[in-house]
Amino acid sequence: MLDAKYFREGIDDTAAELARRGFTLNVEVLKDLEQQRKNIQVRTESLQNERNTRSKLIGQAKAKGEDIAPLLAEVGSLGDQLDEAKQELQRIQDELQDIIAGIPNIPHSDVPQGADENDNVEIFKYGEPRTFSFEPKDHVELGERLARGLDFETASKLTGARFVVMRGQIARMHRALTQFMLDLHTETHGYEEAYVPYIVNHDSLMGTGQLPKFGKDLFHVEGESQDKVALSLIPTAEVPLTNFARNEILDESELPVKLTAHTPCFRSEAGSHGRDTRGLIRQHQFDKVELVQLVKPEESMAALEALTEHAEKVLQLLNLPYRKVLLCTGDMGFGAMKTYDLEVWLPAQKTYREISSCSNMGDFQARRMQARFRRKGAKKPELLHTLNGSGLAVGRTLVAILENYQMADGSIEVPEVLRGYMNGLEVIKYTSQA
RNA sequence: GGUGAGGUGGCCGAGAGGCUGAAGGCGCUCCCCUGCUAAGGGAGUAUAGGGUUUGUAGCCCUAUCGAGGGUUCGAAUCCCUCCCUCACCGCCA
Repeated sequence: MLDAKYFREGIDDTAAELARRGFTLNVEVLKDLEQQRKNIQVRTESLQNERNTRSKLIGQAKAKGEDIAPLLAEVGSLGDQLDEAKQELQRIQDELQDIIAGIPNIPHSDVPQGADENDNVEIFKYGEPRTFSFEPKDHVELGERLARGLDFETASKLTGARFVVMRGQIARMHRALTQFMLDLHTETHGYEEAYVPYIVNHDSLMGTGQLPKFGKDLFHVEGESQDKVALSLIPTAEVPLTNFARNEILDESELPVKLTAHTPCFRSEAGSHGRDTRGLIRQHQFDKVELVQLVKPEESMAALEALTEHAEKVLQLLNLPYRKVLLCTGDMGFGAMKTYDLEVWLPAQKTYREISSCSNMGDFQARRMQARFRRKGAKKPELLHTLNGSGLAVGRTLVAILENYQMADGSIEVPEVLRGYMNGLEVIKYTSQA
């Protein structure tokens, strides 16, 4: 959500900046609504003022034992007028709110102009894609052959498409990856580990921006009884972690807050039916280790660089070739002002695929959440800046390891940094039987 | 799931239809006083929105006592629904 005042006063500038990311702001409608809002709000508040004043007089008169009947008569139609004005104000504010809640963040000036992923800018490539002396297999084939380490058929029997069952050493490697990532971020990058709910309420989703616009991407669960507000499965740990700060005023000395959590993520993947149907790349349920930072505004751009490097470190330690990409205006998420994607090399596809997305959301989420801090000695609280990034998507990391560390016979070498988490295992040996 | 008690400012805690944005205390900030690791006196101390304004100053207005509705000229106080907390019982990991 954008700052209402700035937004009003600089609406034409704002429209121009939003146009950079391909969003058209209906300036005329907004200006008109805004004018109406102003008029009616002033009228409503002055009516309220009058009512309050008169009610007070009635109270005083009554206390003195005077006759209040004439005063009551004077108040007469005030109530009706007030009700009417209030309803009108509510209607306009709702209408404005609907529009404003649907406006994306303004891209940072660093962000290149562009329409879609083709206009993203590669920052650098890290590592050399390995050359194979045999035709590399993709992770599905590798996983299925490894004693049904990846079992999509069983998952589809249990649940449906886009789920997976992992077994044996593959399942263990998946677990090892999360342990490795969490240890790295807590022990060397200074994040506090958190365990969080996997189901969140409406307000939390509003706060981070999944609602109201992107409810169709979520799985919703029934509330415990009749018309309780619906709850939703988290699409990312960003939602619970960032919402720690919702409706809070933190002390400057508590900043920066750096949080990490390992959670499953649930996405309905509405609108992507044909895409990546094979394998682990696009699942309804996947695990992720998330990084979240809450920082002072002047520190957020530097924090984005640091956070992204924290995610990169995982890839580097796993010796996986990747490239770092600066997203263009057209490819960024709704609430982001600047985003880096990390894309890992997948030999079977001979391409780089997204494995992490790190964003500085500026004060966009903080404003929705009223997540603030107070500087030492300052009176007014200020909005925080929020950042988040994947460090990393665990399932996709597993894919990358299977494909990059595969051997000619279908065995998988275990990356060195993971061996300590796998009882020293060096190779997951190919075996045909379960 | 059952029964009971509650949700008030940074914290504790009054208030039970009118002058209460909210007594009192604690904490915090500033000032004064004080020659002994302390005490005393005074002032201040919520957030959001809007208006005014060159102004993130000031002034004015509105809203907020868990949330949302309702009754009333007027609601922290009365009524309804919901959420949450605590206690005991039942159940369960």
